[in-house]
Amino acid sequence: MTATRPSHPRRSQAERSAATRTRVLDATVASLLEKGHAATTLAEVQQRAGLARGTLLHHFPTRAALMVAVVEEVAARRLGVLGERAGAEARASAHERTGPQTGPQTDTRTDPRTGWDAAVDLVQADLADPVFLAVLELWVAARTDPDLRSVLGPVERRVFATVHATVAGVVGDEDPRVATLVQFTVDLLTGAAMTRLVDPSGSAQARVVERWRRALPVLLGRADADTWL
Amino acid sequence: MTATRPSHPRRSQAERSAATRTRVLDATVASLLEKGHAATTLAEVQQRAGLARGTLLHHFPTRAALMVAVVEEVAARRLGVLGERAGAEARASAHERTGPQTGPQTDTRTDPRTGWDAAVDLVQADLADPVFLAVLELWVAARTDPDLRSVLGPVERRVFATVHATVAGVVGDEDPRVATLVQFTVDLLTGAAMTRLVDPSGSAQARVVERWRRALPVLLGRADADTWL
DNA sequence: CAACATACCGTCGGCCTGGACTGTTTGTGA
DNA sequence: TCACAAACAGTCCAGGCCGACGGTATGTTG
Repeated sequence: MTATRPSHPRRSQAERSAATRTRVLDATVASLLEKGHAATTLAEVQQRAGLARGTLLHHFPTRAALMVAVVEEVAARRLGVLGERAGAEARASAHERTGPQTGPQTDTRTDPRTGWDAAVDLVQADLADPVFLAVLELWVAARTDPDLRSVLGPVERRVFATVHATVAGVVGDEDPRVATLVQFTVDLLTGAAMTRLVDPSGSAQARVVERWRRALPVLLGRADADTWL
Repeated sequence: MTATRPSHPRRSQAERSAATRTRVLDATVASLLEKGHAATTLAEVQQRAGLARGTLLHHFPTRAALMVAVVEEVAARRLGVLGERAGAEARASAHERTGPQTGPQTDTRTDPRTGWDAAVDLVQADLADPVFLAVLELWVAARTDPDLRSVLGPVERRVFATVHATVAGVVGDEDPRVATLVQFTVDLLTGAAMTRLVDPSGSAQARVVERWRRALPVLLGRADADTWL
């Protein structure tokens, strides 16, 4: 049988289906970013994905189903990227500074580079990613949309838990203060990220993050309260 | 002429106009809270305000104009309440604890009550107010709505500046670390407030705020890093 | 090869939205 | 007292949205 003819790369149904599915989800996230949740209509998504209307509703029978799928997809991506970055960080710290791969802005002259620096980078990288804005759209929409709400609650709780566990793994969790400090860091950077909605330049945001990075050792008792500013 | 007949409390045009205007704005904020920005239609607002359709469009010729007015109105209210609370706090601290008026949850047994406790209360009261959720709707909507964006940017910058100045006034601004710590507090509590979108109970939120309250003295050098948790 | 299942496509109707329009009542100035 | 302005009210229309439906092409199974 001429099943696997290389000249004609006829994909199987499963492959085709998965491909268009991801195309739809990518298009939806992009629309969420550019147009927001309310303006992310089926027509908009269909046009971006380059599909026909019926195709869209074949994969996702309703708009709500599409949004639910986006929530799960985005959460999975975020956690995947997070784990990837954490793994890279773990390998880098295992090699104990073989080379300045990540290269933060300024050479940290006092301390080589604590696990907390990596932790802050980890959280900040997640929140600075444009996809966070898409997540924000979904959060706010979920507040008044029961369908979204019912699925977004559990998903985001899992995300939070995984983020905490991952970050705690980077800094080491023997200290009882770690959990609270991770929470501080996540909340503080989240709040700072909100500033981007009002001030898109993000200059104030960067300054706050940098100062928080220097304040953390004080709360751990590794630095004096007079030195962090 | 029967102009000022007390039995018929006929309000002047200016009074009537102002009254319906605030009714419309109140109804819009309420709808923003319950239904969100996208579902806050003219019909919804009209129905809540108990007015005819034409009346609404007489005061606010377009939906965008209505939202702009809401942005300014809500900002003014927030700042008004903030100043009021700050004034009450200043008077209370001037009387130097004549009575436990505000009465926070637990008796702060170590320290009587620092200015920072009041500052945290001030920020937290603002963010815990339901109207913050309405503001959040407008923030997120403004990200993809140029009309809203152009007016919300300057307004919120003014709000930020006023909040910082007010809070700094409560704690005293001789210490150079005050500005940064106020920023930390605002951002941290803002991020914690975001958690309510996912976990409406807000239990985690309260815990974080309480711990931040105890962490602040450490960053000011007034407490040891081992004592705050 | 035949029959079926599934991916893909285009069109239609019902619904709701925002804004324009005309008409009515009430206050104010000449 | 009269004339004008402004608050208030009801109706209409174009446009966009979602979801249902019937139809076609492609892959899979017996």
